[in-house]
Amino acid sequence: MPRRKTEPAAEANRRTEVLRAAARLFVEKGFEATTTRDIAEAAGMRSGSPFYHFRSKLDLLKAVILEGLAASEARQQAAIAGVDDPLDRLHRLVRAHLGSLFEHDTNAPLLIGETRALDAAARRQIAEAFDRYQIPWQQTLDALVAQGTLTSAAPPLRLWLFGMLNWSTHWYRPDGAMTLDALADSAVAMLLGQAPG
Amino acid sequence: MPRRKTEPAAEANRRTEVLRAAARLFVEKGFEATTTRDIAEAAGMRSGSPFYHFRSKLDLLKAVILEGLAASEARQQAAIAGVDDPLDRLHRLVRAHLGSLFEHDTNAPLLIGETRALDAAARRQIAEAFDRYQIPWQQTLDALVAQGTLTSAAPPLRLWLFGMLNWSTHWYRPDGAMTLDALADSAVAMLLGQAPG
DNA sequence: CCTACCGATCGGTAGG
DNA sequence: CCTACCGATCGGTAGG
Repeated sequence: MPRRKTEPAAEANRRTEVLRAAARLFVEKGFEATTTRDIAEAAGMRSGSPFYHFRSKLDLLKAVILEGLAASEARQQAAIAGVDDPLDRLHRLVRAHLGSLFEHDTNAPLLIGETRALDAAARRQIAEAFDRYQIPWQQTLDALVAQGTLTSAAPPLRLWLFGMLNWSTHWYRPDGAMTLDALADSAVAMLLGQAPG
Repeated sequence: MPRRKTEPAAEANRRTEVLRAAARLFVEKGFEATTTRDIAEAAGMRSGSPFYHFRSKLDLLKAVILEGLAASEARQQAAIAGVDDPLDRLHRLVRAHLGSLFEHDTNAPLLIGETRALDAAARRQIAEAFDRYQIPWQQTLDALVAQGTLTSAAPPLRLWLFGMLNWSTHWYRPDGAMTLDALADSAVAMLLGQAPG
């Protein structure tokens, strides 16, 4: 077997570095305002090198979103594994989602707005991935209706929840007085209507 | 008194046309992806002409957001004038906000994400305007606590509400089965926790 | 993954 | 508000 110039593992690492740099910059400055040169520099490469790993800037955006979302799904599954109580599950789903938003490893939800730039096929693929991500949410909301904690779990409820959490990136500061746990508590209280008792 | 080449009223109209074209394009394609040439064309002008009305593309963005927000405030005031019942007021505030989002005349909230591009002074000015816009919301939420309809109206509650409404631009389609009135009803039900009775 | 480079486009301006 | 234009930057590529 012929030796390769670069080890496959090392090559994968470099790809991941480009991906992570792109994710951070897309979130900070937006997709259009980020240049492929910014990304190359942040990954410690020359300006043309990102194109060795990704066909185009759009391909890079698509990968950032889909792979970020896959990481969020993994975090979500780990958070609810073996948890049966619906209210407990809801709380863990909310906390896991806020973790994905603010704990930096996976920030796919922050980039939903940037999918504008992608073609219809890529947008559809991303929309489907987000739908799958929300399946456990809908199941949990349905369970809360079944036990009488909520009156209705029609689909808009899930979307209201998803939206209020995602929008928190515009006002919540992780380094402020409110912890992520407290933020999750607040969000759940909002959903339950803070009914006395 | 010397005659002017162009009437002041006509000149103001042209400025408004540029502003409206820019607002629509910024929302559709995003600030960075919209070129000043796109805006000029949409306003029926040559490529350099928008700069007769606005110093720079950034100035145009700032004006779109601040003037759009002023229009939203006017709509809000008209919606709640003379309405005292807190729940009725809340419902009208929500409906007015959804109207500003989807009924196309004023779309400032959609552009919050684009303020990244502006300098700190402009961002602060816009943030203050959004704070003022939400004052009636906080007052109404406090009144709902006073009458026992809500348990707490700590500031995050207002921000959750603002966020869930704004995020609806990512999923709600005005031409679908759900009317804007039904959407407002759903949002209010979400806030109140759909408590039975 | 780097060097060297290209064609296209962009925000903005001078002068009328 | 138009004409004509500029300097800078950008995504992407050939060839190694």
